[in-house]
Amino acid sequence: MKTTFGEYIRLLRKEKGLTLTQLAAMLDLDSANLSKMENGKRDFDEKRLSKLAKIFNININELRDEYITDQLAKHIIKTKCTKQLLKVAEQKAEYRRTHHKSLQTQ
Amino acid sequence: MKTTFGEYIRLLRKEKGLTLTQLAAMLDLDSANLSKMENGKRDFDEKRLSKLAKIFNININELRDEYITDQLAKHIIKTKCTKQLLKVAEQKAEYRRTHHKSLQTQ
DNA sequence: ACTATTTTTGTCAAAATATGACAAGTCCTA
DNA sequence: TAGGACTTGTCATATTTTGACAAAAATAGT
Repeated sequence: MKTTFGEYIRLLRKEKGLTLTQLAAMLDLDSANLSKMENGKRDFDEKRLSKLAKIFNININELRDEYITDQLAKHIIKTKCTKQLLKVAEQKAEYRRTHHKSLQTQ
Repeated sequence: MKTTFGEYIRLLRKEKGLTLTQLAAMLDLDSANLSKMENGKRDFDEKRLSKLAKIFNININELRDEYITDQLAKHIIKTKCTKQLLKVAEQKAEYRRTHHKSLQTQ
């Protein structure tokens, strides 16, 4: 999956022959905002992932994976993080996880 | 570097024998808030990175690398992103970079 | 070309979140 | 036990995100 999460939603929507307005209604969302989400101008809201999974009969975990990798990719691009630095970040994350620092309040 | 960015600052500060109050003043910051930052209870503000670099005579790019890998590590932990998914995210980022999607408004 | 429908864009108030500031607390250490 | 160093809690303000609506632009059907 190389598309953005927004493009992915659009793909699913078109496959099912739904309009923005129709899908937006199912997601309890304004169609204008769903349009922005599909076009990457706004974030899709994580809290609507399960609804989305049900509508398109997709495994929620796979959908969530699509979502978090999309978010992370955005973060990587925004910070101009190189592969090498990404490795460092990964190491830091792993280190902190095993040292239970992930439970810190923040 | 396996420590958090906050712990890193604390390390630098101690090395130089500065108190929270002293360093906070140099950074134009409340000492209580700097304490929270060192303890990972608040984010260090990116806009103060260059000041920090000057104070401790550190290369700004290296410091920034420390910072963004810390931020990314936090993101990885928060989303429970596995190594495998991190690879996917990396691929997505690379794909979008080469396709100039990084310039999208968002 | 005309009309209806779909999609996009812009804007704005309200909700959510982050930041700066200060008070009061604890913890050292002499 | 006094003083300095550090931590914690709170709150008003600032910033960012979200939901909503209007209106413009694009698309399709006739």
